[in-house]
Amino acid sequence: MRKHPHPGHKGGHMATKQSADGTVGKALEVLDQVAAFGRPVRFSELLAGSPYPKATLFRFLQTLTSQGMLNLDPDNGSYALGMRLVRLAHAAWRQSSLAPIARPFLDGLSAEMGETVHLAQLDNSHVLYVDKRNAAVPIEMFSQAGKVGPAYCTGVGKVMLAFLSEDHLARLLPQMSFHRYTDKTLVSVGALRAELSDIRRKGHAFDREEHEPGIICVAAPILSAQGRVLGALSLTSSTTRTTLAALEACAARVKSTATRIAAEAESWRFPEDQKHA
Amino acid sequence: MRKHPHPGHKGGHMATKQSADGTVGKALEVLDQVAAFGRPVRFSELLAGSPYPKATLFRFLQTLTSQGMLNLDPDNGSYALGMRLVRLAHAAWRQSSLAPIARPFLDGLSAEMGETVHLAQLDNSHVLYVDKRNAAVPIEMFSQAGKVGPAYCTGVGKVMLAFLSEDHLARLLPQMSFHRYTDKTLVSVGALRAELSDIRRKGHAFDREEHEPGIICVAAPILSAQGRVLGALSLTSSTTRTTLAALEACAARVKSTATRIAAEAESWRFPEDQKHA
DNA sequence: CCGAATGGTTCCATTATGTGAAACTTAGTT
DNA sequence: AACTAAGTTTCACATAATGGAACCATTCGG
Repeated sequence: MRKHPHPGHKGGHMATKQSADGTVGKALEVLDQVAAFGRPVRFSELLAGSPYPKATLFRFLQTLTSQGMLNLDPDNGSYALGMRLVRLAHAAWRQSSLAPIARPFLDGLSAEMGETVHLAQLDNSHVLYVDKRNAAVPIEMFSQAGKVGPAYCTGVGKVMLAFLSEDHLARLLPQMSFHRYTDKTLVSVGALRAELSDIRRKGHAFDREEHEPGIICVAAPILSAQGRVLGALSLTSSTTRTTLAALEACAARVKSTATRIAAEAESWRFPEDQKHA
Repeated sequence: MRKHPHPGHKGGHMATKQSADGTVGKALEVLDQVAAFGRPVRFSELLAGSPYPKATLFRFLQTLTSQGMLNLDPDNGSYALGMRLVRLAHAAWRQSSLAPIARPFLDGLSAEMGETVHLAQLDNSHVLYVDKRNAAVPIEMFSQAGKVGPAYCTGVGKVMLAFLSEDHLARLLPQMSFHRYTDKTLVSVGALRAELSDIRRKGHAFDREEHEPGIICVAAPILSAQGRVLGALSLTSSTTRTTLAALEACAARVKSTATRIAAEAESWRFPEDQKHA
């Protein structure tokens, strides 16, 4: 009868996301939880790491499953991310990412340079790779696109940060947790800021083995006409194959490709008198 | 104020999706709406085609945006599907689809046969292609994976339907709207059922130009140890290159590949202690 | 330059919806 | 059969979603 009105979520735990918005937010959080396991997961496993009580979590799972966002394997009652997500992501990729537009440019750049090319966009304070051309291997599918990485220690990440508004950047920085991937990784806001203003001046960024030893790249931003960051492009190689100086020589080429992608994107964003019915 | 009692279960009126479950369901429906446009879309456009009043739709969009499921372009206030979907789909693809497991098998089959190979899974009453190997042209990306198609007139679709439980099939059939894509398309439940039982007996299905003229295929089901349908595999070609009889000769090969994928999947479904990535 | 229309955002009283402790129903073990 | 762990359902209750209407902000038309 007496109720201890003490939901007390909100406080959450440590790494737990702050789920500001209501029921929908909570449900989506559950999706992330399932994703985090990286494999089909049972009710009780989720329950263990969930801030919600049994019944509530159960209802979320039920709803999400019925919606096709999750898939319940009836044999061994385990939940996995549903195919509806793949369908939606397909649409997302086509309509909202630069990838479809940029594709021919990536092909060209990769072929010309004989190196790996990445196309990335900013997803909160992380970098999300939306496409990739690998010099050697033809192509991979979802396995590659959709991958996320840190923004502060990758070429594409830093170059996008550099061209963000101070406002936006200030909002993102505190969300980052700096991890020293290599001894070259910049692990302080101060060092990062210094690097960013340098990047802004030059118009391109390097990754000097800051994320993975031996891996270096040059990256250029893809900016809208209004100067907003749409994404970034990078040419990646390894220290065994080339040097930073050699990569710098390619910077102009990367930048011009980025600019052309931006122009192409711009025209697509205002199909002007699209005049539907 | 009168209410409409009887959500029943599914009104099943027109083509409108049945949004049975509560707030979360409605919000997800909005995602579909945005996806349906195939391009960034403005508030008012969505409002026009939405059953919800202004304020409600607005709140949904706000929530979804804040959650990263949608992306609001601040320049021209238009909404597009967000990158979080791509991230989630990446995880979905890896953890829940057969694609990562099946990949080497597809490579092998495609190379050996020199034909196009599709891997599909069932998504409600539609077929969802989760991977593809094209013999000639290298490959396309999301453009292919994530695509949906009709179940009743494709090889993969029919073969999956054939091996569903009567129960499950009975639930799916009424959801289908039969469209005569070609003059070979089966457009009645009766004809389809007859075909399905034939398929079940033979263990493989043909697409006899039922979806696209000139396109034919053999498909085999990928079944779990318990006999549940996990997906399907097809070898596709055109009437200009081969015949149904010739394809039938490949059926055994397709079936054995499907079986091996199933076996591999089976072992993956109980990964024991899978350390994080 | 003003007044109306369009497009988007906020308020807030009302109630439908989501919540979660606890009871219950399997399935699995000893 | 008796116990336990995992999963499902119930139900009184309060939170959180709802939507009509008012409110801004631009653009348009005269």
